[in-house]
Amino acid sequence: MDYNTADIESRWKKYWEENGTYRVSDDRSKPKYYVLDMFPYPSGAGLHVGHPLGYIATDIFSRYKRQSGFNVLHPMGFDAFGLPAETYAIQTGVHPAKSTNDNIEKYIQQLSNIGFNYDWSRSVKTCKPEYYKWTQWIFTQLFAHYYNNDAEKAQSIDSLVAKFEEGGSTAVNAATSLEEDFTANQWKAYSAIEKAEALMNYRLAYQKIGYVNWCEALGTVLANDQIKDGLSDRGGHPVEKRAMKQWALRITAYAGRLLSDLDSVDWSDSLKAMQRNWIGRSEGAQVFFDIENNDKKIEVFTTRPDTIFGATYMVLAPEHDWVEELTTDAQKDKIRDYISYVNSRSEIERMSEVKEVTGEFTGSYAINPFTNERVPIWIGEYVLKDYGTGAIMAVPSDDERDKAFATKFGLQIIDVVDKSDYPGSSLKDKTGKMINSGFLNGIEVVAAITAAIKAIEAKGIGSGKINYRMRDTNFSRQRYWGEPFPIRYNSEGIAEALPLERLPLTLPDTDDFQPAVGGKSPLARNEAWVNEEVGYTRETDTMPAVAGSSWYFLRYMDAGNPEEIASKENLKYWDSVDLYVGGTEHAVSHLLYARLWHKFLYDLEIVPSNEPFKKLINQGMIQGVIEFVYLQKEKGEGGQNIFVSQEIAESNPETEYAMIPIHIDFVSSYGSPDSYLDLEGLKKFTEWWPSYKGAKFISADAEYIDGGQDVEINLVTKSEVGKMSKRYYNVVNPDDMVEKYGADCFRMYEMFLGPIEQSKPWDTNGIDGVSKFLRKFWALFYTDEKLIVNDDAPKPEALKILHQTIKKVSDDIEKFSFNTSVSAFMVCVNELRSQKCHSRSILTPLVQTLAPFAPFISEELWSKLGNEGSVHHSAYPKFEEQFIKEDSIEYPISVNGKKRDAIQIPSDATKDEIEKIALASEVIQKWIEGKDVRKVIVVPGRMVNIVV
RNA sequence: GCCCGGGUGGUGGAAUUGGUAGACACGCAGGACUUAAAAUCCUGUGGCUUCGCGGCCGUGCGGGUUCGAUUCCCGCUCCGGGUACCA
Repeated sequence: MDYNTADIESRWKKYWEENGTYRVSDDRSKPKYYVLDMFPYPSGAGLHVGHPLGYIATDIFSRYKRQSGFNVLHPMGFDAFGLPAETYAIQTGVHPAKSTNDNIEKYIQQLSNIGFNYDWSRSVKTCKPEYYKWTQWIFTQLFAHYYNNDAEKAQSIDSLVAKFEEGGSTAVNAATSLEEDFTANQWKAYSAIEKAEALMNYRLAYQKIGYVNWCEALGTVLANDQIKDGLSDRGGHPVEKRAMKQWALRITAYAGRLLSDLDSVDWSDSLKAMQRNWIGRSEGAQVFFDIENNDKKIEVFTTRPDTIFGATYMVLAPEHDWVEELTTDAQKDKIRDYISYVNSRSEIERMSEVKEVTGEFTGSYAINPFTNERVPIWIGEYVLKDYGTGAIMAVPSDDERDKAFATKFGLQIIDVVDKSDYPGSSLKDKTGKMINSGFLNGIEVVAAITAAIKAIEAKGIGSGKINYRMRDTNFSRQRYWGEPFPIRYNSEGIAEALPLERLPLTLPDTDDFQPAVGGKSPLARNEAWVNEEVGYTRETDTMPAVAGSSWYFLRYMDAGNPEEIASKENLKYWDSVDLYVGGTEHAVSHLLYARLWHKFLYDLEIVPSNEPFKKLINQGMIQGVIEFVYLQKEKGEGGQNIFVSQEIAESNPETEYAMIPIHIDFVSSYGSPDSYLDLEGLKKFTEWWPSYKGAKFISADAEYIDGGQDVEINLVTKSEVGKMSKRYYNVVNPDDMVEKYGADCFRMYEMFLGPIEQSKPWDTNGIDGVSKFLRKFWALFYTDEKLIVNDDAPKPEALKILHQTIKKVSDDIEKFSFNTSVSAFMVCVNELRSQKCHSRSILTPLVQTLAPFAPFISEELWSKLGNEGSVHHSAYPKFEEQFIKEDSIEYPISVNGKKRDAIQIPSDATKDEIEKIALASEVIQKWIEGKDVRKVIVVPGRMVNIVV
């Protein structure tokens, strides 16, 4: 029988489907294991070979766990709401629901070709009303809760109202955006609208008017993490600041827990670092500065309260609320000019020209509480409205930016830290002794910080404070293709959440997807939908894509449940994700939101665990190779296109060239520095791109005119590593790989490429090695159509290599090191071939061991060995001890660190015995003859070193 | 600037975390089979040196600890990722 991959794959795919082989039961008698992939956004382009990398790894892992006796949940779903489908709808008129569904079908097809063991009956699509019903419900719960800082958890708004009635806003220590406190009596006197507004400052999902990142081209607002270098992450459109009323999530309430609980999860250091960085905790103090001739006090945050004696001026952000009030008549014009200058600058300009110092004096003064000196109040771009309090005390002697500012505007500088004891330390280092600082003089910086905070608290002008960089995130999008907010406004304009029985609030069907100008969602134009409920109007914004992906992993636990997110029993049994695999591009937004939602649901006692993902592995990206040819910009006679070899283009810097990406299939040894187009390649190229017919190609030693006489020519192309994308003609489709080499080969090759975590360009060149391996493996069972497996007793050498392989592979799987396990299989098969071993008792466990990696060939051979059904027994229990122990081990023997020989020592020998055998052996005697043995170092199982 | 990674043959990458560096694979070279090619199989393949046995050098660079360092420590350097007027 031949090794025919297409035949084997189609039969076994059918078998799995008919027998529900990968159906997952909620069988609570078995230990559970939850393996999760980050679900994809189903784009129209389909999968390329980079996408399945992580999926293959999790598939191997979950098959391994299942074979080892675990009840494994390994689901797949689709992140189906999002901008691309809507953009596509605007361009083509195809409803996003339709294009999304078509894409999903295509994805499922492609995924099942690779032989994944997903239980599709548990699949989720975030755009389905049955799913987003619960996304909306969680939102209503966020709306109905606030964060109690004392209890360190979310509590109901009703309980908050009770506290207000008792003691006003000061009776509660909560995460809030409330600016002015109120008493119980004031609360009671509030109108319904005033109460609603006050409560809005506490809700975990709340509305606020704030500066948002508006992208006119996309017709929506963007979160900070959707903006790169002042341009939208998607599409690269300009983004401007705009004041709008938007929904937001009070993620800052959870900042402390999101930070400290990172210690309890098994994620990579770099990923944790990215989250820590994003949360951005800094310790310091808040201090209030009196303003001359004004009752207000300017609040600042500083990490260096010790330097307060050197605070010689203050700076407010240009957008600070008090700028107008603090500006004196004499300065009015200048301040107005400055603010209009700031507003005229785009985000990109503000970010790229950070070195330029700008600012303006308001004319007002504050009082330094320690020196009692008048300090001028300035405004300046370098102070950000969104960080800290939007105002700083400037200490030009100890902060580089303050120093640059003070130097430019001639402001006073007082040295407060003597760093002479710490040569080479920078201003940022918290080192040195305090000087010119009254009671702090002579104290080291670190101690001075504590002392200063104490003094500040004693004076009643501030307190120690922890500040976070992270902001509350904007949660509104003015788009069609997202979850509608389950919110309605009553006749007074007060927002109310829809109760569960009114959910899901479904998207109206429409063919109008045009983004609105002026910040209104397309839904707002649908008046029938907006006013459907008598006496109410509906919220017309929709949620961002991150909403649906913040809790999808819970839905897999009980995907069809119409009554709850998932049943209590299932939530308890499946608990949380044991292993999560996905790319770093979600390091911040998705993973932070998912943790936030999970912690919130934990507070509500809906989920039993505090963190959603116990272990997380970031798979690297598989990149593409981009091949360029150089097209001379100046055309030849009669408009002839002229292409030149790379070395010609590079040695003629005065000539201008365009770099044309070219289909990688035409290029010989693509991806290497000396990739080239030969004559055949050039012909294919002009055929495929007819507008270059008749072009002239010039290499270092030859010229060829398309359509003319054949000449031997190698036109060197330029290779780069970059994205796999249609526009670079370098997309490698997994379907093609599966068709050509088989799914097993494709799977094993992707694993063989290198560590999962590493990014690397796709290179098909090595795939033959894996293909050969699989054929060799097959050849252990079949020669010339004949099954050659025998029932001979296994030889000890065969047992040894088998059990070494089982041990190596299972250790490697646990370590998520699949490239080395593939190698181990290769070693094993090579060894069994040279031993001519066809023993059933060796091959049976070997098939079981290979099954997670190459399920199709394993299923086929498993049944050919006479077994029923799918591979199900475990080959993974550790047999190796009983076989390997009986053997002797070859010990290398070194003298003074130099390897001299090797001898056989029984593997169960003790350290002393090893030493005796080594010293007594003849081969070693000749090296140590006549010398004193000073020391013998024995590493059991490894080596012996003799020092003479 | 700051925070994470990383630097090993022609290439992708191993090395049980201090114990024979280069497993496995690609590529390359030689050979077998073949009329020939493909496929397959065998042999070799870090560098220098030697007819050969062997010897010397070798994990980005410079030092250190150790009987022994790709691994640990100190100082550089280059590459990749993240992030930034963050007070």
